Amino acid sequence: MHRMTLDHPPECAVPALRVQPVNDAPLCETGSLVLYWMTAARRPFWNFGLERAAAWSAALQKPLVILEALRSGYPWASDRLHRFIMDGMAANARHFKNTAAAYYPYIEDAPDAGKGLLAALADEAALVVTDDFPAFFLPRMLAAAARILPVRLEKVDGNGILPLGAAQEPFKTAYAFRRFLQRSLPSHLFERPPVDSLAVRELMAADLPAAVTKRWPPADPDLLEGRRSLERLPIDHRVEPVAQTGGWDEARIRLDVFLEEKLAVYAELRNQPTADVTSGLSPYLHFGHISSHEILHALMQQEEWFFDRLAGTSRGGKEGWWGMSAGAEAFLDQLITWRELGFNFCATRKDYDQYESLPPWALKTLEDHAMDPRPYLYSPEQLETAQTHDSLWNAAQRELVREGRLHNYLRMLWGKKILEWSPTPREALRIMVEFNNKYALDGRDPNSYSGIFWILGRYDRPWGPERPILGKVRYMSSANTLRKLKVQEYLKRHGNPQNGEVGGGRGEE
DNA sequence: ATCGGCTCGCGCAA
DNA sequence: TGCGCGAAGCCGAT
Repeated sequence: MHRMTLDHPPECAVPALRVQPVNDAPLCETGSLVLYWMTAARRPFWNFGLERAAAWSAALQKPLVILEALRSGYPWASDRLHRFIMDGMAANARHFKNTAAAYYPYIEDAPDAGKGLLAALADEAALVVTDDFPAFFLPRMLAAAARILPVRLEKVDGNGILPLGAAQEPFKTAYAFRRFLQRSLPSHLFERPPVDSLAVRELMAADLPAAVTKRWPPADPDLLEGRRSLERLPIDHRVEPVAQTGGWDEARIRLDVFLEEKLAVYAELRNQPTADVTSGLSPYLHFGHISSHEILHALMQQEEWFFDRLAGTSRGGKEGWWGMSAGAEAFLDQLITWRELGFNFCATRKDYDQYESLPPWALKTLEDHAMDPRPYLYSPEQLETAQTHDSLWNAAQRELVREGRLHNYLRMLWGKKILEWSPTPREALRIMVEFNNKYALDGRDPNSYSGIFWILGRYDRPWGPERPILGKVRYMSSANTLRKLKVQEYLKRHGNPQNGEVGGGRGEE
């Protein structure tokens, strides 16, 4: 018989540093299944959480059930976000159908209708494995689950290449984090999840518990596949779906296209807003439709990279550490340094979304300029509907509202202007968070907060000369951006025909 | 076109 | 104790 006092299942590829028990409840010997509650890593491949659950399933000889639920009551729930997540669920359903595991997609179709589902499944389970994600409502949801579940609940960190547990403190600059990575990352570089955790083991065939599915019916495939409209769901229907499709399969296509067609010119052209050489993977990373491990692995293969290419000495520099092409190094600085810097902050600071989390110099200088007159003041409605005097800013806002994304470089300018045009820095922060989380597919992510708080000084340094409103916080101007970037095509694409804002290179200041 | 100054905090060499 | 340096800046001088 199997020993139920095990802390870790045998034959499991998940490093101990990535696993944490969330409650004190024991394994339940009489449980009839192992439950993987998929919340952040919504994918069948390269998934540490799934690996852990599958290892338990094999060790305990109990079938594996995968619950992927989508609530309707979370902040900013909309057709846009639901559609993208459900695309991913449809792709997962198609994949898991051919495996021993039982996939349980659930869409909450009325407020709080899903309440009790997790607990009901956990009642049948020997233990529950779930994903660790350090931002948005997920930490709170997990803490609530920990209080009510009668069996062992484990969270598994499959977020990045560096385990969240590897650093206990936040970093003040990307430079400092890069130095840390260059010391610490080599030992984690090859601690990868299996590509397919279900295919590498013999698992018992699983069925969904009928009593549970009777009360909480699995999602209608027509709804997941987009053949049925979302109009009856209690979510915001005014934020419409975008043209792109979510899911691990779509993510993989984008990765292939990026590596094949864009990487070579990425370093040179990524700041040009219409060059279209970025990966576009950020929403897929956000919802866990693709793993950084898969991306890094593909990049290593493409670059024919070996471990001994790593530079032994590097002092936090952006280039030259990996020993890859310029495009690959620039991309890895985004994927690993910047992305994981944000995860580190959220994981180590509970107040990651609070104004007070800004560095002291930024708080002070913004306070010093709190009473400065604001030459331009716009209401949230004027900003949301892109009704400002600045046509470049309006174009960026329209791209966000219509397409659910905001170009990397322009999003900095976008935020700096919101700071200038708002009555207080706190109000500017509120507006940025609201618009970003409401409209951006990749919003509500640790990196959303990195990007937004960077506007206000996080990870940055003071810059002279001291200016009105921003004080010593780095200033950016639309006029200079117009000079530096080729924005003609961008303005044409996102201009407002009714204002004659088409093809014009105007943008005041 | 390029350069320095603006300004703070930190790691590291001395 | 001093020095170098930092997500993409800005501006004026040369």
